[in-house]
Amino acid sequence: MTEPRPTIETVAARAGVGRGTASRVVNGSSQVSPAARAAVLKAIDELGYVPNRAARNLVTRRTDCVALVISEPGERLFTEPYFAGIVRGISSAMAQTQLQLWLSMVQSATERERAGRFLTREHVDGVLMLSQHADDPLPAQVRAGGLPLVLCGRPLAGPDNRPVGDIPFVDADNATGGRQAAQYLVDQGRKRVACIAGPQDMSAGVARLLGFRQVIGEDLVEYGDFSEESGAKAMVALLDRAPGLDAVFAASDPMAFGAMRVLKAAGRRIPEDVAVIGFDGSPGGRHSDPPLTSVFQPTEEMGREMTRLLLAQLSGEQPAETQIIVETRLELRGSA
Amino acid sequence: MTEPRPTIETVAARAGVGRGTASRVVNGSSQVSPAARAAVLKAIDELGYVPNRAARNLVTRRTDCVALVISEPGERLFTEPYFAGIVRGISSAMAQTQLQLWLSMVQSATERERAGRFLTREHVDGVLMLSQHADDPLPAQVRAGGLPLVLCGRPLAGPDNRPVGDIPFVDADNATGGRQAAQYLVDQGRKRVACIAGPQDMSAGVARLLGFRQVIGEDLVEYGDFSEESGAKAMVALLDRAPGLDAVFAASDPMAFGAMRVLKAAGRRIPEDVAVIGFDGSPGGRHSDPPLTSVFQPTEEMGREMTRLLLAQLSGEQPAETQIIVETRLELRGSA
DNA sequence: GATGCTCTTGGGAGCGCTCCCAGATGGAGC
DNA sequence: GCTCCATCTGGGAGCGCTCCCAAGAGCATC
Repeated sequence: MTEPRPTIETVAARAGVGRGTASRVVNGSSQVSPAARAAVLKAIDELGYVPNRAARNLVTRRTDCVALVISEPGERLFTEPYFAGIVRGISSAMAQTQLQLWLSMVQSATERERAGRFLTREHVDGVLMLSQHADDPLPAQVRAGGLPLVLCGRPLAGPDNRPVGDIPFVDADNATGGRQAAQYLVDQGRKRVACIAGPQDMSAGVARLLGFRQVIGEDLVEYGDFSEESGAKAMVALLDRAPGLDAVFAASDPMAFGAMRVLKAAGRRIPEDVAVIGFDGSPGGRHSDPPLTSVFQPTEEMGREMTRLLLAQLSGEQPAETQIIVETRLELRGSA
Repeated sequence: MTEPRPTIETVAARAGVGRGTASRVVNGSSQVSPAARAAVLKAIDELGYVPNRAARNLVTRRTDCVALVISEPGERLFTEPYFAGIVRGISSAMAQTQLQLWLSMVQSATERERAGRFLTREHVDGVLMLSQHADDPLPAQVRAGGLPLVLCGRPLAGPDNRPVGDIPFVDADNATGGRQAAQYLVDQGRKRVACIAGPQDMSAGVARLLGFRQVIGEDLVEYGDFSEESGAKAMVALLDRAPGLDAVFAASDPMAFGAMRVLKAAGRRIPEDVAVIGFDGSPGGRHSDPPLTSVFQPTEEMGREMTRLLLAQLSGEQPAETQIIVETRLELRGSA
């Protein structure tokens, strides 16, 4: 129906030059006379020429595509502002480049298998991965394929708990974040400070608890999976163990919301009876009752840094740094 | 460094068949003898063969890629759960197919220009677009290029306000949603019901207000841009115009949050003095003070439906339906 | 044994591009 | 006049794949 798209040969013919010269103009080579360049550019404009990506990829052996793999089961995906912020950061950094972003959400084991097979040099030039579970085989697999890779979140360990090695990554300073929260609670005169820790197969879960423990000696800790429901459950257990607790640090905002719900149901006032601090600094926390004090992590910046690390790998230069830790800060709102 | 990846020629040689036969096996043609098929599959497995996408695309003139274009300036992007839900729906539907998803966020005019040039048949097979501003030229541009396109949100009009035509789209039943909110408020005995409407260059903004007006005669309407700040500002204006109002319907959750903030600051109790209803049913509303009653729209379902419409276009079949309207429902939580 | 059919097969052609080499051009230097 | 060099140019080769054609193999029928 539509007439065939012009090829570079068409452009060359119209400009009255050879295919080689036309190609040089398209790719910005300096070895072209001004007259030839002008003629080619004019022809490109008149014909509305767009280079065929497939043909180019075939010969250059690059795809100019980067995959963003979010390897995370189920609902957490995107319901937490954490993911959204990182995607935004990556996307805005990527907009500066010629690279295109592939989005791949891996939720089930079958999808992971499929993703593993597709994440090859045949398809993408590099991979950005959000996967923080220690038992996820995907990072090692990508790495084994020789593909440039940047993780979000310090890799805890590979399959069989062997360390993954020197994979570049970007992470928030989770330990310091945990410390900030704990220290603030102590400074406020809280005496019995509990912690709802995250899953211990994720470095974020481990590090936030570690920071907390550097400040708080007492071992009033229950574990959740970062979800609101798990936070509520942990809070019930904590109240059972220590009805007199006067502060809780939850390793994620949703868990903090769950905890607040349980605390209110148990008749505790927040923050008068029990102070609550979350982790994420999510916008939703601004409207909670009371507004949630939380450790903010700069997700957008993390996304941009991930992109930067990947671009460095792609350009082949020996990167000065392969690990980037961004700072967290306590955002006071009202629950503590 | 790494040895060259096997090509289909390598596979054919190892299997002791011709290139054609190997290709037929890879592409699942039935015209292959069981023996040949087995030999080829064995060779593929042993060599770890992965077809070169670029080479295949070059000859088939398809890319097996679909772009998800989010054409929306600034912060709204992804901070609203609306986007996240749709992306999740699209992604999960796409996982069932061979298609890959490109994510393209278009925030500035320059990015839009760039996107317009890249959204050609050379690069993607189809486009899913989240763009609800009437003056966005991108949909028409994509359509003019002959690319299959599905919008999220009923297109209001093209550039120069001419109708965009029969572009397939998926949308929530915004008018009914507005009606549901207004009717509920009336049923609850509210007498002076105000509305914080969305921008009138977006069909969602228009339709939600339309539904509201089908129930509420009084014209107590202020306009915002769906953001929290604009909601707060509109609420100030409404209180100024009608201090005695006893209910507000805001056309987005963030605007409702902004309104609640202003109402509380003005000493109004929610919902006793003033009932508030938002639009989105965002999870964040569950934790607000009080929890926000809101018109829920099934974003994930919308994403899945968009994918379905696009797949239908790609398969070339004459679609029975090109417009899908999904139902909204009022989610009662506490603010009304 | 010749004929005609179906099923299966191998490999040539060509997709649109970049890479690279050889050649053309023109000016500087002797 | 000649040589030498730098600059620019055209087009052959080939990337890995699918499409398609012609031909081979196997079998039933006359």
